Amino acid sequence: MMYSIIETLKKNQLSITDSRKKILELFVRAKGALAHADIENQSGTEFDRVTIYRTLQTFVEKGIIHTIPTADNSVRYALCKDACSEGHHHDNHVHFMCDDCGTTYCLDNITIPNVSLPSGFLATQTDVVVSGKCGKCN
Amino acid sequence: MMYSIIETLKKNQLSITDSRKKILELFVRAKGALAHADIENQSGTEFDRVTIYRTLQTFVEKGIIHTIPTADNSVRYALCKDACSEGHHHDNHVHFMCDDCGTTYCLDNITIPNVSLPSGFLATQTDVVVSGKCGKCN
DNA sequence: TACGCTAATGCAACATTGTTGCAAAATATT
DNA sequence: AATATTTTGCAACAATGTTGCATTAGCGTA
Repeated sequence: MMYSIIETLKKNQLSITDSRKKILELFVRAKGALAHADIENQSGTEFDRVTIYRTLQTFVEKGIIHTIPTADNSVRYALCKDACSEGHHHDNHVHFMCDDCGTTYCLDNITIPNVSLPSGFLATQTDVVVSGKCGKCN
Repeated sequence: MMYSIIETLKKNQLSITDSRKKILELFVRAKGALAHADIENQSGTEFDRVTIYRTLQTFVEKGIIHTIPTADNSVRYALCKDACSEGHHHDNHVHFMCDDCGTTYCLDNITIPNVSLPSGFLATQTDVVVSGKCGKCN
């Protein structure tokens, strides 16, 4: 399956800039999720810290990437599947964080089990974060 | 059911200090989870910021409170049930965060459903965070 | 292709959050 | 009550995130 960076940006009515191209490319290449710091390191001094913040924010708003709640409360981002559209994320998959190598995976094939809530409670979003050892480290 | 603050501290071999008593009391009284900022506000200028950080850290280590991973990646803490012992938390319950009032609940009665992982993956901890509207706001 | 308009970037300054070392104070031990 | 041990508060620092504004780059149009 192909992922066209330019196409993705155009589809979301974003102007094609160096930083957006480069940062989106990092996500396409990365197997796991990226933290802000990862991006800052991998892009060198090419972009300002502020630009990275704003780019990530824009991508999240447009549904290009989504944030991942982690057990250690660090912020991480990962590419959304095509099904995600602006303002409406469909990332109902399980996230896995390896205690050893720190890699965060989106387990796209594993859907979130249904959680029955007390009466009166209404769920709009369910996040499941599993931590442990991944395939490589086990 | 009674919760003795002094007893809890003694049981965990912690010396009884003003800050520990006061902060633990906040947790006992609070129905939901507390963020660092909540504690800082509710305790006024009584304690130093650093003391609060260190106290929370100590409580987590001793298994008196546990952290809650939230969808917005803010750090929150809540009291552990008696079953929690030092270094080993048994907080395998679902956490619920209300989008309206912001209250975070520990749904102690709802256990975490089993998640089947890809082969090679080994889970040590599973966190489930549901967000939506709670009983009061619905 | 050049022009002007709009949007994005970089910079500076600032706010918030969290960490560390060390002297002073409070707690525990005898 | 005296001493040993812990905990606290302060100061300084590091990391993370935000905002305003001038400059620059991308885009549509002629």
